[in-house]
Amino acid sequence: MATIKDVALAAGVSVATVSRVLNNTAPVNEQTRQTIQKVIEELHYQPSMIARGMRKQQSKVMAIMVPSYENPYHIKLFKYIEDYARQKGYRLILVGMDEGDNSEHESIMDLMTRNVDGIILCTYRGNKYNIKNIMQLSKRLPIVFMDNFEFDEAISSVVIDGYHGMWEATNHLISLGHKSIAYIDGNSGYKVANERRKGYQNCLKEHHMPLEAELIYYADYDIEAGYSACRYFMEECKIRPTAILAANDIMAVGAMGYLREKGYRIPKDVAVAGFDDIYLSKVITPNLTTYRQPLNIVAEQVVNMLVNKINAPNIEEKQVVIEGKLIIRGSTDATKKDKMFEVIVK
Amino acid sequence: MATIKDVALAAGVSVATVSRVLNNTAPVNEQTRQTIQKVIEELHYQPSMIARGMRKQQSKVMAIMVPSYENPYHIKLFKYIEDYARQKGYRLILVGMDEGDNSEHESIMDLMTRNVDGIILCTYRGNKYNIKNIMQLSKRLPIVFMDNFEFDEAISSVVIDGYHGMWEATNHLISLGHKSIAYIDGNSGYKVANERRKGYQNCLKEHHMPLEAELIYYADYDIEAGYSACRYFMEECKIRPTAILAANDIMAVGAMGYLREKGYRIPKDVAVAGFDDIYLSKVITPNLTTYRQPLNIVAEQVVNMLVNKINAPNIEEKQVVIEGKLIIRGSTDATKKDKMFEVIVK
DNA sequence: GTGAAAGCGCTAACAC
DNA sequence: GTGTTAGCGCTTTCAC
Repeated sequence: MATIKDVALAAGVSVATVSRVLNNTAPVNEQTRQTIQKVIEELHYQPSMIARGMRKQQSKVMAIMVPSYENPYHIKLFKYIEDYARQKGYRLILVGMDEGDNSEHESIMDLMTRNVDGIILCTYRGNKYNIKNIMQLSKRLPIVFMDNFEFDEAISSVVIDGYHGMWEATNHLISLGHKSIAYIDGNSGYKVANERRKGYQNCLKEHHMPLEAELIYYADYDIEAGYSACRYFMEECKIRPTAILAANDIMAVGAMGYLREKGYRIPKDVAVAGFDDIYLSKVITPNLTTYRQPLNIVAEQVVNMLVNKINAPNIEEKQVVIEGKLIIRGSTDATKKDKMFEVIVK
Repeated sequence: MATIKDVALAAGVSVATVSRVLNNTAPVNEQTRQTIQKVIEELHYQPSMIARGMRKQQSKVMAIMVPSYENPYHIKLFKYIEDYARQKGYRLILVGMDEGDNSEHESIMDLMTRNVDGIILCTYRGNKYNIKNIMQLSKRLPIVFMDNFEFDEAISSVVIDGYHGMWEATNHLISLGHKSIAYIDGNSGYKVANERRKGYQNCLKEHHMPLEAELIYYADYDIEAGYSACRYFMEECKIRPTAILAANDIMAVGAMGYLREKGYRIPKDVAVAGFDDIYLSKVITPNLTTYRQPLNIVAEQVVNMLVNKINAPNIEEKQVVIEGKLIIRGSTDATKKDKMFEVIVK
């Protein structure tokens, strides 16, 4: 790789001048500018981001930390955020947290040694001890949370309106005549999980329906957990539900897997709904009713928030709530036909 | 962040000595070593990988470039490779290529400015012009290919034994009595695609069955392409196939989506099989027959190959072929019941 | 066994 | 409008 020195030498100028045309940081004689440009092209010179980052103490890289790579939702989110971040001049790197117990803390430290400018921490699920550590780190490294832990202090974050989503889904199931609706919750203790559950519970209350503790199962957000939750409802639970609502799509998919294996018909015997609208919801049979998030807006908000925090470390921390939309499909409403693509290419 | 200077100062030694204990690069007095260690702990000092990389001209980072984030296969592969790379002391970054036409070339240039030590280029699908460029780059930056383009020259790569996989799958379908088996091919012109197709074709030949050109549809490896291919077979094709074999799982899933929408029963009316064994194959109904790849071995081979190339740039280029295993499920064999998990947690 | 100093590629004062 | 130089945080000669 050619360096700025090579360019300077070949163009017969100093490195400073080359740097100036590179960064447009001071006026340069049009003649010399052109010579330099030409040399740059000829040498295929590309400034080293590493050296630049070292000098400027910033890398123009941000990281997004997700709980696992298993959930397509996080991958899709990554894609959206990556796209938008690139528009803002940032590269994005993806970091999974599904290994050790303390791994997110280590990962953050590692990212710091690599000079990332900021971090998007997605549905953080660590323990209280770790969160203290992370809050501490966030004083030095800008962090924006997505679907965050319940913090004592205000913290920059964007969350999906889980209350609204689950209220809508529950209301939909009630309007279909369901009397006993089970709920596959996420891990308790998290604000996101709580908000979603509250949407479900309050909707029941508003319709004067009983809240059965038995009909809530605390699971761990993955397919297998959804499967187990569903087995619990259908095999161990006293009240047999006719509808199951899950705190995310892949748990709903797990639940549907159980139901199919045991020969239950969906939605006739049991209706199922999820949350996220991952592409899987249009791949399974029947297609899954779910709450769709406007990921383009989410991405924009998250990235802007982080960029602002990078540029003004003491900026006020605020939380943004984004509303989605209930998408009704065959897993709750038998009149809806499966449809893999909205528009069929002729 | 504390720097090496801070440590040296606090420990009353020179930065050189600190560096020595950091890297074990020369004997250091046990006494001073301990003092330095203690200071490091107290200051929570972490050496800057950026500065280190700049000095040593290597980053201990490698990148994996995948055609898109849509295919769960690539994400799973990423996870395996990331794990193994970490064991070898490397960080991995994920780069998607699904944007511009020339984007892979630009991405590689970008990665070079970030000092990545090597690249894993996965199922590269660019045109001949770009491949020339990339081969050129590979002289300066170690690249290992996965499921590669058909090169004129030898090149380090690991490929899955597509010939074997498709031969097995075809043989399986024939043994079930299918007389007309359609094939959803990948883009032609790629060695991987060709090998897989040959497996299918030669198996037919060996069973003295006709090769119908009409029953091969060239598609683009994504769900939608599988859907379209299937529509072509069922609506436009003169010979109506009773089985469809797809060059990867998500095209098979797309095909199944079409069949379900139109009311065909799988496998009774049409049997379907894929290639990859992504988790989706156990989520759809019926579960998909597919060719499973030993991703742990693949990851090990790819990473080792790249590490070797990084350490010895002029090492001999070689190709490794890895064999997988046909997994028979309900999409071809009606006697197999859907089963989301092999082992149910009690 | 240890320190001083050069240098990796770049940017940003500061001088002219 | 341009050049010289210091320095970002580290490793590595080369002295001592």
